[in-house]
Amino acid sequence: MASSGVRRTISTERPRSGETRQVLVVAATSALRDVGFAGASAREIARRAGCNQSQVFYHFGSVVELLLAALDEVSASRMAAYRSVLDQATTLTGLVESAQTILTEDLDSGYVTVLVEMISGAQSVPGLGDQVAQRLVPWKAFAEEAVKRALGAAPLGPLVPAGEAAHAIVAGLLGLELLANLDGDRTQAIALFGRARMLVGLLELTGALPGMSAPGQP
Amino acid sequence: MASSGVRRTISTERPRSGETRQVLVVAATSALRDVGFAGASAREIARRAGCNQSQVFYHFGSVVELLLAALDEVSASRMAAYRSVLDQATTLTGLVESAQTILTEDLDSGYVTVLVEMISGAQSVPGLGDQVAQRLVPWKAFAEEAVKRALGAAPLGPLVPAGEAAHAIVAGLLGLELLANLDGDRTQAIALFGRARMLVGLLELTGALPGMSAPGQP
DNA sequence: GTCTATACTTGGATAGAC
DNA sequence: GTCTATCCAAGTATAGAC
Repeated sequence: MASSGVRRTISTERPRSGETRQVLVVAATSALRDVGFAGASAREIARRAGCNQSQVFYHFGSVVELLLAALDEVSASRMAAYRSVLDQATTLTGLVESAQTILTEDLDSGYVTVLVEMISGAQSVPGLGDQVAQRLVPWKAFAEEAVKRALGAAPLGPLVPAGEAAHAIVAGLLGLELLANLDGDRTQAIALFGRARMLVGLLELTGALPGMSAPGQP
Repeated sequence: MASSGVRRTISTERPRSGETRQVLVVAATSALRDVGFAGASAREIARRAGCNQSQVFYHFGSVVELLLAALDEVSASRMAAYRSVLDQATTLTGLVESAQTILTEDLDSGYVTVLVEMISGAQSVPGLGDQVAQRLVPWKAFAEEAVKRALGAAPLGPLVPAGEAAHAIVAGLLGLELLANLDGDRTQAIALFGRARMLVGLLELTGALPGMSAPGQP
């Protein structure tokens, strides 16, 4: 051994290094989406991951820790997508269009559901609320930045503080997801995205909304 | 016996008729609010009600049925309050002011949390989603009526279909509650209510919003 | 790292005494 | 109607073999 010079074959050989861990995270995500927080047990998740229930505890210590890891991953992946959209947008209409696309994607994939279930489930587990709240901070900050850039030098910008608007936007999305999941019907949420797009276009025409400010300069 | 002529003393004497049932409903409400759907077990609820766990099944057949009964009661009581506000309002500003008061009340009492927990918890129990969705129908209808009366003959009314607006409002409130419960901080939600009130006042001044239409005539 | 087996806990639900 | 006792299912978590 050790002839090939590849480190991973030397001594700490890991048959499927980190693979199960990752599979469990994916399974946890799908469980949160399909059967909710109350249904996302170690056994349910392991079943979806195709491995034994004990792996949950070996890799994550507890079910809640695994669920938080799933939230982290979804959050990071989605944040990257949104960040990219925001940074590439040059016009407000363009931004809203891109946002609509990515938002619909979220709705279809159930990514926001993961967050919603963790928030509502946090009520049942002492201490979980803080953990989830921490992970929401970057999203609030992101929404605030987006609002600042979108409103930019808008004449009635001061009427709507970015912080408040960001809170409203996050709340609105969570609520839409909640309702969409309830009846498995996303058309109403999607219709609202379209409506927002239309209204923004209209406001832009009237001159109430100027162009966007550049990235990094809210 | 049967001398007094009062029916309830004849034969089917019920020591504390219907009392436990009602206490259980109240306990279920508080459990949903404090420990969420996942924590609202028969034992937890019975503990709060000060009775034995078996009473849940005697009176309601199952935990879920009890939770639905709690949702029904909260829903009916709150609907009456909102209905009264809407019917008594004559000006839009007055309506928004009253709505702010009652909404803050909901936030403080955690009534909306009951709904939020039932919606998110519905993911875990097959068939529960439909039950909860049914109970949401009157609220959507109510919100739609409110929007119609508020926008009334507004010049830009056609730009915002009442159905869509109602959906957005319900979603927004649910989302605000979700966030408020997470960090136990209702100030941001309350600030938004104040902001809405200010904006409506402003729009009324500019003439973009006319007076309200009368009750029953959206 | 992964599995089996197992200990322990909690929860849903029912039977039967009062 | 209410309680005690009890059964059974499901869940968390750990120990130990491979």
